[in-house]
Amino acid sequence: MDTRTAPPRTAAPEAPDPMRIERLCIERGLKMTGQRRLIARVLSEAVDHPDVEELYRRALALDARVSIATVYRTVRLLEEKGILERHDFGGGRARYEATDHGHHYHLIDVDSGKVIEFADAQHEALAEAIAERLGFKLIGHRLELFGRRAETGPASSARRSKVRRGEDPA
Amino acid sequence: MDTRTAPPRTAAPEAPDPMRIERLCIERGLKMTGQRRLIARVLSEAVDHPDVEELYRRALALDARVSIATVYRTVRLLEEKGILERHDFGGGRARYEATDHGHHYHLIDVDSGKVIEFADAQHEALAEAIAERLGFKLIGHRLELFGRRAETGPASSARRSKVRRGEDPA
DNA sequence: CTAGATGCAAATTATTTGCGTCTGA
DNA sequence: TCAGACGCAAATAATTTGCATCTAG
Repeated sequence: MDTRTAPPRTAAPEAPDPMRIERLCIERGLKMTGQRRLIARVLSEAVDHPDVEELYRRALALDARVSIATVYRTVRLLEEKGILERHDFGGGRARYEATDHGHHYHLIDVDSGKVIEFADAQHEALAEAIAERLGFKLIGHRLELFGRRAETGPASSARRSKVRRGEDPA
Repeated sequence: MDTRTAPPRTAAPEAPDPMRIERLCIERGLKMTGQRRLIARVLSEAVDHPDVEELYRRALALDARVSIATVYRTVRLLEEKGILERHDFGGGRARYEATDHGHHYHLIDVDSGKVIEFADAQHEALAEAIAERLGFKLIGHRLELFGRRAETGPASSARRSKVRRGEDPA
């Protein structure tokens, strides 16, 4: 419902230096305007997979001098530059994540809508092998698992709708 | 690629009985109107992954008494009923495929935009194992490979844009 | 006969863009 | 200085929906 702030809880997969993305932008020779710096910061601080609307909200909270059009433009630019990766976890809106923390995959908890990241060398190799078997050179690939917590109690079908709409309550 | 049925012909991945989908609809107790029958037939005959607009075009060619709104509604209904699977191969539009020919994955040729289907038991098992390792019961998963024909000549960047737009020249 | 299906056009949603103004390098 | 970035509002594009009218069962 409201994923604005990151909970001060444990698990945080990562939450490094708030200037990572800005640095990457500069490396690629991008003109750093106030709003780009702002959006870069929001992205650097994100530990989830926010959509544009959410990025806009977070940016606004820090500095009101941004428009959602700029967020769209920036996110698109950064994707072209390879700094961001766009995902479609269902729900119509594109969701973004910085590419600077390694290749990994996603497991979506169909009950809570949470997105869990994981890496798997074996899969990496298998994808490569399959592509070769089919006569192709692998350029990219994506793997998404949809699962339900094992052992745990009954599934809340109420939350199912959140997943449909693509929220990421993480 | 497809070992299920024994079609008399060679190449075509499959192009079975033009009433498969209609039969499935009836099985699930759907009211069979003229347009549903029509759309079901188009779907039964499709050997690719058409988007709504394309389905609409094919249906129109057979019988002009359909509206695109109905195609949208039908495709959505059949997806809910598990008869169709919706894919997002990039390009903004959703693309559909009947689910009645087994679980398989897709390799998208980034140059031609062609979608190649393949199955892989090893990967199937791996996905299962990964989910378990993370403490989940696997509900579903998807794997998409993006590749470029090996050995073959230089890539046509002109066709690249087709892929971006999600076409399936297959 | 009637619940549900359809067509049409208007409404939504997500995203892009034209254009005059502002600003970082 | 000035190419490129921004804000705003209007434009697209894909998909959904309200409503009056048909139609399968």
